[in-house]
Amino acid sequence: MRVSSSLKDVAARAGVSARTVSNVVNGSARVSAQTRQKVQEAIDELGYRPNLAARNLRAGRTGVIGLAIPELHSPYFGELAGLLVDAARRRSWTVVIDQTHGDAEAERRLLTGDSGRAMDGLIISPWALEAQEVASTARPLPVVLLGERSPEGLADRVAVDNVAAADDATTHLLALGRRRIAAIGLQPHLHNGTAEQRAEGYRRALHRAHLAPRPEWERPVTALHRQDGARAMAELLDGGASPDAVFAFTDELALGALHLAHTRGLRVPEDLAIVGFDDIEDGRFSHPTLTTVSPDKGQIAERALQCLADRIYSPENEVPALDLTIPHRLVVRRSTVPGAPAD
Amino acid sequence: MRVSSSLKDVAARAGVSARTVSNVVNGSARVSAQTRQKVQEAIDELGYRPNLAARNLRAGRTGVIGLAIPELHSPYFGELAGLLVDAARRRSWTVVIDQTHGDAEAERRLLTGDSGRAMDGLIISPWALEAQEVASTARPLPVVLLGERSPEGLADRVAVDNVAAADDATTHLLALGRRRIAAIGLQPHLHNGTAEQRAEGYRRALHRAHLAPRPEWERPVTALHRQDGARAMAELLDGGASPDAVFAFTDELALGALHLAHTRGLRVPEDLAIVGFDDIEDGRFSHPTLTTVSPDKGQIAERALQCLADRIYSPENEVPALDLTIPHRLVVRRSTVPGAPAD
DNA sequence: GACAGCTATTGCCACGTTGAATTCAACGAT
DNA sequence: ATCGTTGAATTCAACGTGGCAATAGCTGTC
Repeated sequence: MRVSSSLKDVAARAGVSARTVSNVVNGSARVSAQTRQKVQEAIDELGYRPNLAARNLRAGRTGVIGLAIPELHSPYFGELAGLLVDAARRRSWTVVIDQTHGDAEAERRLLTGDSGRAMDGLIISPWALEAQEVASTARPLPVVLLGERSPEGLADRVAVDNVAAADDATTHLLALGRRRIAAIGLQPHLHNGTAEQRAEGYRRALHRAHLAPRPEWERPVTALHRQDGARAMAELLDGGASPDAVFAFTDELALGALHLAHTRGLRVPEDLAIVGFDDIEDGRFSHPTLTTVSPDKGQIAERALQCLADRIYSPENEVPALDLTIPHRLVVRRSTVPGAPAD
Repeated sequence: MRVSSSLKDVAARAGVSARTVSNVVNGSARVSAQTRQKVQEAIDELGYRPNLAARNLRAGRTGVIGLAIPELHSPYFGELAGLLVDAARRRSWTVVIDQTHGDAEAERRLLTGDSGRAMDGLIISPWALEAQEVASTARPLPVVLLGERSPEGLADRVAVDNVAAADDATTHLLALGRRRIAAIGLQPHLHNGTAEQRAEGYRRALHRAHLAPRPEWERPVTALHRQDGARAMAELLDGGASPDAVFAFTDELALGALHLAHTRGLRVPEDLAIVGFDDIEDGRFSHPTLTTVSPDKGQIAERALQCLADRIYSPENEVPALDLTIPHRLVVRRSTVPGAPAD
């Protein structure tokens, strides 16, 4: 197990100054081919690696960005985190991941930069914090919000148009002739913008079809896992409602609802059509496969990092906060249309 | 956006030396109550946060550990990563995540510590590297291996007993009266210890039941996603084999196989029983629910971190490499037993 | 042959922190 | 009064790097 070697060690070996070694490593100044080769050999022989802590201390940058999401084990955030980690690597950043578990205090702590300048920027998907609070928090570092709306334009934000997407999903069910369409996934106890927007899109589509929203068909959930979807579906059925379709605000909720439909002997989609949201991989292999709203996750990752890069590398041009809308499309599978392509 | 304040700034404000402020922050020496309070006030007023880069440079520790896994978006690794991140936080560590995508070069780069002492230790789940190479790589930092066996005991390793677990799964199928049991998930092109061990357990159980292994029933895969399981299942059926059960080496493969069984009109478990491995959440909500080998993931995370902590904080006691076996259990659901509890 | 105009290289310092050694004051015991 | 002891706070130096300014060497020009 080698101990560290420093610029000074390499310099001594190559017979040059430490500064010249630094120049070779960074390409930051002209170095003759001869010297460069000499230094390179010394570097290889000693197995020298730059000490990042020292570099960061000197340069004031860490090369690390934070990613704060509710839960890594949910498929949507897992997929997104994977894309973000890869996109960050392409930009020579490393990513430290924090899980907030939907805890407001954890989100607040991250936003206020409690972490001691250990990161150059933060990508956060707030869940418990209200948009208002996110906006009003004094932040010591560039922040990009995923999903949640920043009301006063105080932070960059990257998200799909939740209202339009939910409208599309509901409209798809209406076009199939369904009229008793329930929604699963409201979160009235959190002032969660995402859930509110999807509910709004759902109601908008109903309204356009001259259908009155029915409060007993708008089912709240406490969390967004499959079991919450199953529970909401059970409540819906046990409450005497007999919907012919369900729009679940996430695929996980949809898969939970689908599971419960199976246990109750309902045929999907004949008795009950189901649409989800997120296009997680499970939905492509469930039985039946799941119709869903597919956000372009690759683009979410890419744009979020681009925003962060701009703020970090060019803090001087104080661009007003961006609100980037990412495209989405409805992927029709067999949970709504029996003959849909197998995908 | 606040700019940084340093120990020196706090010291000036409190009328003490920088060293005393450091002592207050770290509790590392006796400080009178009066001074402590004065300093604390100055810290609060200035919003001082220790600069981690400087602290790390000085102390030689970063408070960061690396987690290298093939893919974050696979449910198994997503769940495991989530547990590890939380377990690390409990120990005041942060986790940087790297995805290797099963690339040998990426794994090698991480093991050789290319990252410039940016981390104090590494937890890696090698996929492409042979155990032999992992063992022989000179490592500048403590490493814990997940899953893969370290042949010469050159690195700590945390894993379930793959042979026994695969034996359990196969034995379960045998006990149900199945005799034509296929296996999906071999990876002959990688010298992947995990797959080899699960194959070994599968064959061992067959042998004990006096059944000869049939090479055409041992299906290789190139990757471990649902689509690979589906493809392997299709090949199996198209090849004329008519198995009455399948043991898939991961739940994702099992769910892919299940999906394909549905598209071919096979009834599960009546026509085909399926067992997976990993106990990912999807399997609790699939149709039918999935019988699987459930490793204790929480314990994997906890023990891996404990190993790492021991190596990092007590490098002096050169304990020989540990090989920790994590308990597993077979969770029987409806993909093998129709009447299994709904879970 | 002096001098400008280059290029290649160097020394010095500061980034913010902490380990080691040191100073200073107060106190009790001799 | 002196000395040793203890507790509290300070000074000094160093971790490894990169920005800045300075220097050394070298070529070409008048």
